Amino acid sequence: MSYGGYGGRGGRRGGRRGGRGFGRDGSRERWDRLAGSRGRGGGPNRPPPHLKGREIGLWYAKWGGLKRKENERKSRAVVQMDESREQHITNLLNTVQRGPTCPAREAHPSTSEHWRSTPSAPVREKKEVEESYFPQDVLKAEPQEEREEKERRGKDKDLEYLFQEVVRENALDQQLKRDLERKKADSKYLDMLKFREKLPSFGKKEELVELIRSSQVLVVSGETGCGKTTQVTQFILDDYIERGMGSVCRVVCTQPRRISAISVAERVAAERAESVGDGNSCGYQIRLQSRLPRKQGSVLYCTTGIILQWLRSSPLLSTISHLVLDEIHERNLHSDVLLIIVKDLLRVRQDLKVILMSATLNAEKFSKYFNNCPMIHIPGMTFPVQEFLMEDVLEMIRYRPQKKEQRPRWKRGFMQGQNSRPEKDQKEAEYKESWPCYARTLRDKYSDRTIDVLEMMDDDDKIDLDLIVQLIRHIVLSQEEGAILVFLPGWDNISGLNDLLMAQQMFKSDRFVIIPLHSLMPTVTQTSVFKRPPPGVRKIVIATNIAETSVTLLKATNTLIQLSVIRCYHLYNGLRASLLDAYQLPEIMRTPLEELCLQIKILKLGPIAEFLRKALDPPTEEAVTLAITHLMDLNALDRSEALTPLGFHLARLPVEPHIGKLILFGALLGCLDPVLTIAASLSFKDPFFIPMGKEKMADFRRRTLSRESKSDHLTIIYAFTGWEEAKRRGYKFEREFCWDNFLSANTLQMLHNMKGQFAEHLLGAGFTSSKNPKDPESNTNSDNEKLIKAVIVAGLYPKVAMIKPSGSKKRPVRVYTKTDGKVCIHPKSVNAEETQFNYTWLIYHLKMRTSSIFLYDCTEVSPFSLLFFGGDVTIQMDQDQETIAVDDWIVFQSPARIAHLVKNLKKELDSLLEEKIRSPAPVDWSNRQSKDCAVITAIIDLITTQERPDVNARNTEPRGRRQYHNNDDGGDEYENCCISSQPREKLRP
DNA sequence: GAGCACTGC
Repeated sequence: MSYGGYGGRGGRRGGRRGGRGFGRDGSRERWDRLAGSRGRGGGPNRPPPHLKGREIGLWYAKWGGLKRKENERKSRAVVQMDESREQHITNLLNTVQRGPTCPAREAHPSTSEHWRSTPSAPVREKKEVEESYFPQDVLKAEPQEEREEKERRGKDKDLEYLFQEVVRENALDQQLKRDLERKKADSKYLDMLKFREKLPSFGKKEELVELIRSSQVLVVSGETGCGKTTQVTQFILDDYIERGMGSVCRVVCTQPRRISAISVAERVAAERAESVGDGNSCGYQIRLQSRLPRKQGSVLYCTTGIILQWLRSSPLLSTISHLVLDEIHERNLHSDVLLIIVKDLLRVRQDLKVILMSATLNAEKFSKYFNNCPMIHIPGMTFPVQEFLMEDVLEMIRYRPQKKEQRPRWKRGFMQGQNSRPEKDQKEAEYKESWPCYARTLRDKYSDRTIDVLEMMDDDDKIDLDLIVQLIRHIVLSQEEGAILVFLPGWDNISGLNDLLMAQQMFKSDRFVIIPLHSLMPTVTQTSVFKRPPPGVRKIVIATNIAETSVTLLKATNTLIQLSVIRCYHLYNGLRASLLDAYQLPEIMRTPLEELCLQIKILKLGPIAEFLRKALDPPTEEAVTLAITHLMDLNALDRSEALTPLGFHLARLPVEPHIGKLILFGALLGCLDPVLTIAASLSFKDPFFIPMGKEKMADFRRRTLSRESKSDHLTIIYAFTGWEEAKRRGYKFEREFCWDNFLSANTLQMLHNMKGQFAEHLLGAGFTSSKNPKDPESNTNSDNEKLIKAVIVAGLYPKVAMIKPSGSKKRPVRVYTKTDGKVCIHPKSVNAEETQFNYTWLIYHLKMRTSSIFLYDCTEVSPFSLLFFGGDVTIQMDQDQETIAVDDWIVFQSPARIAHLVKNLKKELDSLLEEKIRSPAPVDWSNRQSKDCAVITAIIDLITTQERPDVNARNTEPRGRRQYHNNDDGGDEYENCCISSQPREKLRP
């Protein structure tokens, strides 16, 4: 086979002679050819004479479109296969299609149709999808389902606290009471009590307990530091114990972050003079990590996600007496979802007490949501903060911005229109309207000069780093001591300010430590940020909001030290401040909803749209419809919105659906370990640093690491395996490898842990037979990079972009997607500067709009991988050209004979994969006679051996690729491919 | 040729 892809190896595309890449010559050649054919056909190549002005422009635009189309048609890649393959696949299809192995096919002639419309797999699951939200008989007896689940997962550590028989025991009640009494004489407990008594919440103890007793739902508001998180749970527990009913008290308190669940639990345990967990009165549980308290008469702190997980096994949370939802003002996705569920749950579980804890500002909103339930406010301990606005800063330092080259006004307006969204424009209009009035109010307090500068600076949306330097100088010269923390929105601002400061003699001296802080910079892991500098040395931290949480921690640890007043300088004016949203838009309104929709289905919470409409701030109908459609396209939901077998598994994996699909296909196609590396990286972050001032070097190292794979995803695999290898050799080598390649060992370790979690899920679901990602059984094909790329297509499709030649020498390629038109490959990608691709299609995961639309990660993929692992395949004629297309958009030239062969083989693959997902089992690679193995092997063969556009293009033999087995790549291509899918033990050593 | 940051099962 051969491809006429640009930059490929020769090929069948007519008219192509010599030269590689998208050279200018090549494009002129095509242009001439087109012009020629037009001439012969008598078609117009000049606009008709009667057209005028604008019409001529339109005519050219239309003509340009036709020309481009024709160009595209002619340069389509060719899908072919050599005779021996063709014969082999024909035979194979004849065998398998006649064989009795797949009864499903008789009933459903079209496999892809079948794949979509079959009822959901585990029958148990489907049965209940349409059932009512909460079964009617729940109060009478524990549902059968729940009991079964309990038995099945009895040993599951995640559900240990949840599934607990709760019966009131007199003896236990008395014992708990005695224990508490005894504690009140314990000196450690008393010391802690002294501290607790100073907390504002402590003064409200009686009132709180009374309100909780008398109402089903209560909103507790108060700022950080008032002690509500640590005290309220204890008040509830101690009240029960003192009233002699401790055995029925089980308080669960949710936290938005893992770290806070642990630290709060530790704090509470310490206040009770106990250790955390160990069957004591207070414990915690987060994903895959817990220290559980005793079963009765206890408090458990957990992440919100844990409760959502529990709801799958116990929809009523029947063993929980008090549910405390903390920090709900943050409006996290999980807490908003839990609010909807809890609101419905309260109707069924009238014995359940719910306490909602929020910051003061929007407490009322939550009360309203819960039918105006009672509220209680706890006054806070606040730090004295002196705030300054931009006008104060300008007045203070008498700043005058340097004259800058002004972009013409029309150009600015034009650019704004390109990049901003309507709601933003509206805000801006609102601001402009209020400005004159605001400016007038300033006249009394500020000089004319300040007001002028204020207006002038506001016109420019760029951040004025000079102003910040001036302000820092001012602070340094006028204030005795104290660290300075500067928050800036982006990498380039941080880098820029750092450069500006370092350019000044004053800041170069050892009286200053300047620490730039950004998640992409290696400084993040350094402790210098938290260390107190030596006396006389001033610390200046320039950070993104990465430091916000850390600041909270710093504040918390410094409460005992006599702090001088914290000063805060806002570099925006008072009008802007008043228009800023007090709280950010709730996550549920700004985030893709696919994953949430799957959760709703697996929790059986009814029709998706109906459920989400009940939210405190519901997402838009469009967002919901979009997510549902997307899930249907992914075959995760069927047309009636029920979970398909695939959807069922995707819902259980702790990643978004595309990544979940990637993971499943990695397992099914025997390349688990590398695919899990990609999955972990895409769902967390890639492990690459970009140190300041070494951007070019970092790019270079990444490209070296990519080994010409034209793939960011494979680059991550190479980085990861390189790290593993180095780590095996010892700490020194690990450090060296990370340093040389600008890698974060912390991130790599996290990816490693995540891979373990994914592997456990796969084992639990039955797709693999080991929880070790490197299990040889699941990695028979892990050395096959082409197959890995195909698996990436299977996971990420339809996120596909097309590569086209641009005709320009500076940027020889352009990239387009179906919905956005022209997009850019992000400069961090190894493909950013690539000019010679083997194929004309890219698969990507993250696409974001910043200054343009960027593809942040991408992999070059071959036609066969798109045909077998992309969308629906159609065969059609395009004028005189026989084509095969994926979802009508990705079109290749292919003789009808071959196209039908491919389409039929894909059908077989679909039915096979569907079967595998319906009843998960590790693929038996040792039985080559089986239909499964034969079909998959044939496809792997096509992907591996029939798509090699340029053997010489890859002259670097990847290192570390032999970690699974040591097969020698000798012999003829076809044999070679069969070897790659053989079981391990049959391979030559 | 550019990059706000997180959180969770």
